Amino acid sequence: MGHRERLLAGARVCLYERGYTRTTARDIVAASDTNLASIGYHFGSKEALLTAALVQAFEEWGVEIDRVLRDGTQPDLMDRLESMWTGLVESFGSHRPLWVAGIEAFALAEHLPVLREQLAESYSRARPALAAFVIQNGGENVSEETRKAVGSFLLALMTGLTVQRLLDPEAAPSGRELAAALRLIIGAVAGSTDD
Amino acid sequence: MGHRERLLAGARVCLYERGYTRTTARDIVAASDTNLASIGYHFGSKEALLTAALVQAFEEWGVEIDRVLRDGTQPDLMDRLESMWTGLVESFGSHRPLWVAGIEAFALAEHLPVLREQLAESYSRARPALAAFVIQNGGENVSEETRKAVGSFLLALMTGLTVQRLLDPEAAPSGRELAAALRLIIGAVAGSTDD
DNA sequence: ACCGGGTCTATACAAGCGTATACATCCGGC
DNA sequence: GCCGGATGTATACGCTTGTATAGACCCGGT
Repeated sequence: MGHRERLLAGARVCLYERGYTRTTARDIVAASDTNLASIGYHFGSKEALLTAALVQAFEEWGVEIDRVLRDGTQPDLMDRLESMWTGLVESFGSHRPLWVAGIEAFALAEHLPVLREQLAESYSRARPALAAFVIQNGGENVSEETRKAVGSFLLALMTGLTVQRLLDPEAAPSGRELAAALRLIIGAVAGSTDD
Repeated sequence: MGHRERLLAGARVCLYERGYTRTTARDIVAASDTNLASIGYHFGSKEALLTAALVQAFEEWGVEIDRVLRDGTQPDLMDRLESMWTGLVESFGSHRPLWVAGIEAFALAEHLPVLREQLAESYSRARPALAAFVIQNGGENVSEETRKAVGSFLLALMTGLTVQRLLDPEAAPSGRELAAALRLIIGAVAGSTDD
């Protein structure tokens, strides 16, 4: 394995352990068993290396999400949603650094246009995938816009769930609780329009 | 106005313009028309000053959210939700730096326990407020747990919406679209359980 | 055998960082 | 009028940072 790969791997380790902004060039060197100069040689700058590593991490994050989504095969939509949310919570437990890195990436995006485009594109791909989760079949008459909106809705829920898990795992909702909340909201909407 | 206040104000400006991690002690001094030494004198360290400023910013963020929530007075729940989401989108447009700082705070929380507690507490206060938005009256028989879950649900939606706005304002959903998505999901749940 | 491009590495450098020091200034109490 | 604590400030220190440099090494082609 050349130093290029070793650097990328080391950078990802640092990303998970220390976060983007806290990692120094020397941290990466220590984690990858290489040397300072190889960063410049292979990537031009520490920033470029770290961004490449973050993009890699984000792709891995996408794979993880796909994995979670594939588990939801229940015929009943409500059950499917609940198991998806539960799956997310479990994934967050077992792959915490990955999710944390994802959140840090959101903040970094504001000042790193390259990264922002990457993330925006990932989100654009995620929306239809999530929408399909709800509109499984028989939804041919659903407009493209509504489809996108459903994807956005579930995506937002997912991101927000992640943040709550990050800040306070005790207070953050479980998949079951989110499902209960949705059920209550559905009931409340029905009740409200009836009155 | 003493230098203590000037430093806090300057630090907040930097927080909005440059972000937490990119701001240097000298940036704050330049933005507050003070001097390097005053940071140490009044706050002990740059980190302490910046954290204090971030906490202040987050409180302001809470005030902004309250403002948005107070606007939703429609009797119909669906209308109320839609206007709330539209309000959030508008607020994000006019107070973007504030929201961006909020997101950066999430990422920072992972490595700054003090900040994390602060944010976790803000979230804990936000949940009942948001839940009350849905369960306006007649919800006396709703369990405390479900109430919290509804708050978590709406909070997650809000956070996720913010992130999408940050990454890609074009692709991010509008309040109207979110409402449409919820309507579709409600319909789909009904259809699914019927089949 | 040797050339040459690709790769690796020890080291030096300048810039920027946060903070401590030592001194100036202010201002109310006496 | 002056003392003393609180506040403000110029400056320098030690350190860490990212990157550039200059040369060593490896290895297939000729």
